Amino acid sequence: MTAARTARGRGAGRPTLEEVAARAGVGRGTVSRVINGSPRVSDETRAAVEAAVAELGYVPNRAARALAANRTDAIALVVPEPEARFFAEPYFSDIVRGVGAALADTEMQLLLTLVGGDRERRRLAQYLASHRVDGVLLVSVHADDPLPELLEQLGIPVVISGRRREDEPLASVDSDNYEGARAAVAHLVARGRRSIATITGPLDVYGARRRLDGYRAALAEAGLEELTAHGDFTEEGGRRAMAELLERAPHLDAVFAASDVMASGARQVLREDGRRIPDDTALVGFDDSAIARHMDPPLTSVRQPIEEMGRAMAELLLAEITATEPARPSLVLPTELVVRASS
Amino acid sequence: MTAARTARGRGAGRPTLEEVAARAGVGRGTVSRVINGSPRVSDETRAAVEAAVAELGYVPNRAARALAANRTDAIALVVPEPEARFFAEPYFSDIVRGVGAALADTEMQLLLTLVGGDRERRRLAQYLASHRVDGVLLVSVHADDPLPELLEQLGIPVVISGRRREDEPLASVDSDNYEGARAAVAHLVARGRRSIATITGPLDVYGARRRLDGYRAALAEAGLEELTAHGDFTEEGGRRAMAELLERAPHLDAVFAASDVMASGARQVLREDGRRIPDDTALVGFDDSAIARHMDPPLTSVRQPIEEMGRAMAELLLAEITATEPARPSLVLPTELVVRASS
DNA sequence: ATCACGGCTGGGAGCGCTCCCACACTAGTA
DNA sequence: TACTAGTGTGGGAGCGCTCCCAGCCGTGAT
Repeated sequence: MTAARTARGRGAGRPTLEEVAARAGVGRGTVSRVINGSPRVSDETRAAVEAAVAELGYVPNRAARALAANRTDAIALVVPEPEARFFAEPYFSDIVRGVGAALADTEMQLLLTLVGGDRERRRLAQYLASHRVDGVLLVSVHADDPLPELLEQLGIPVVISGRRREDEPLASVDSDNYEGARAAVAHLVARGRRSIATITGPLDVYGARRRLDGYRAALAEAGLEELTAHGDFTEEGGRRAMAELLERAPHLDAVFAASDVMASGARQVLREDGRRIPDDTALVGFDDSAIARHMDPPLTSVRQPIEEMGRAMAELLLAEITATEPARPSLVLPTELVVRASS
Repeated sequence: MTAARTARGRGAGRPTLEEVAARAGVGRGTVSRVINGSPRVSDETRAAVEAAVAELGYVPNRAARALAANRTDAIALVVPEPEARFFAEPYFSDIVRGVGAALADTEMQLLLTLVGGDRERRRLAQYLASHRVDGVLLVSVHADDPLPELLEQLGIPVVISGRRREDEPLASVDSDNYEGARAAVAHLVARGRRSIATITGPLDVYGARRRLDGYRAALAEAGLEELTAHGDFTEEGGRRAMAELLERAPHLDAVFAASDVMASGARQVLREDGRRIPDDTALVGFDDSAIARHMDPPLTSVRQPIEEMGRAMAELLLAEITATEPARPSLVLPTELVVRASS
């Protein structure tokens, strides 16, 4: 009468290592070796254990393993809440999908950690340390964020999305904002546009600055003059910047907005001004979001390989976790110009 | 020389219960009682323990707790991968945000589980059982999905998003698809439209059927005749259905699409046919997604309180986990008509 | 003064693993 | 023949908690 095993309740009736060992007629250590793929087991023993595992439907208890081995086989994806709202679409779900794909063939599980206000942010490092996750994926990190360095000091492997500056010291995955912007503007040049303006993102964000650099490089190549207005990645910001540009340079014949959302704002102002897109003014965005695809006319935009970035982040993190020597590579993934009717 | 404590490495140097007990001059059991908020501790002892906890920066080790208490303080959010791609926007991130908000003041942590193909889906129940999560949140469950019942049998609390049928046996959170559709069509009637068509979703999805029911109810109230074409929640499906409707009933003056994406497809066909929106044909969607906000003209749409649904799901699950008696309530949250220029 | 009965408390046992040491046993070397 | 080295294996110890039982003390009833 194994009452404890047959009783109702969570985890009830699940076989343990010990039971597998008894069934296979071997010791606990041997089963553990088989489960963990140690080579120091004879083929017959291995087969016997594997049969017992299959018969009993044994699955290791993660908590016990975590406690004994001092590793959790879990990584945390930390998403700062206020920013999440911004690029929730499609950024977030794509990152998650990429991370999930990279983890699919792994024992690693994904912990989602939404960080709200400053108070929670301050507790976060301790929180992560207590949960003893094996590594942390950090998205949307600000240039002055102390969190990455804090985690470093705690000895927790970290990978961040988007570099914070040129010489990012931490492992990071970024998209080629510079080249994406350059290609977009070169495309406008190739279409015969000669007065090409840009609406920038907030320039304290490294990626936004790189997009501006790319814009400038393309103009320099073509020997054209730059025309810049500052936005903040919001639709209203795009509207304001576009209005300012029309005031300053009514002759402009193309606009490169550093985000689709800003492009959408710009489009409204262009329409209100009676300008046809692309006939009078060509428009190009950045992100290749749902907005771009459904805009009227559909918006030419720079696609970032977000899902691949998520995948790469996870792979980098897994490498960092298993590695003895920290490597901290900075990966930059190529962007792709998706040409649609707006240019 | 507590070498083990001061050594580098994950989890190194973190104080244990025992150390807190020693510092506070009490026993292990007492510290555990304080940590877990047991009332059977005197005020002085409690204060002493809390001081020791603060001084040492003690945080309980989750793995040890999970092993000893046979609960993980974690719930899993299970997202079927193929479907995820569909309603990734904005559904997924909003659900996550809501769930995160509900869990913020809790010790519960959120495990994200992406399920890919059928093979992985089959392993999922065992997987979840082995991870010994305290509960499972299931989004996008098909009517014939065996997973919910499987989890039930394993004694794992489950909450699903969206009922699979009228008398959903499991705990569920749904939005009021019927009333949302009814309100949208009533709005068109109030605007003086008399020939109102609908583009339905796939009718094996309960929510899509309810939207059709709501459409019919509103028409019946107004004494109007129905005009139905079937879609599949895709843009192309919306286009096809719209073309079919124009063929069958060129005189129609309004269309209620059961999703924004289908409305976007319909809009293209209406434009190609030379019809102005809303002058000739009013258009209403469902979901209030980014597409609706950025459509030209902006699309009137039915907003589902997705974030609140996520929050409600988490709260229901927490209740189910702590409850002794299973309750399995079906919660239906109200929708809201967001009127924009398209109607 | 004696007993019963609560409120607090300490600490043993044990959760299911991994780690590692010790021990067989085999085969090769002197 | 003895000794070494290598392979495979069993099982003790211990990870850091929770659970629970026994024991302490003080109080009020007998």
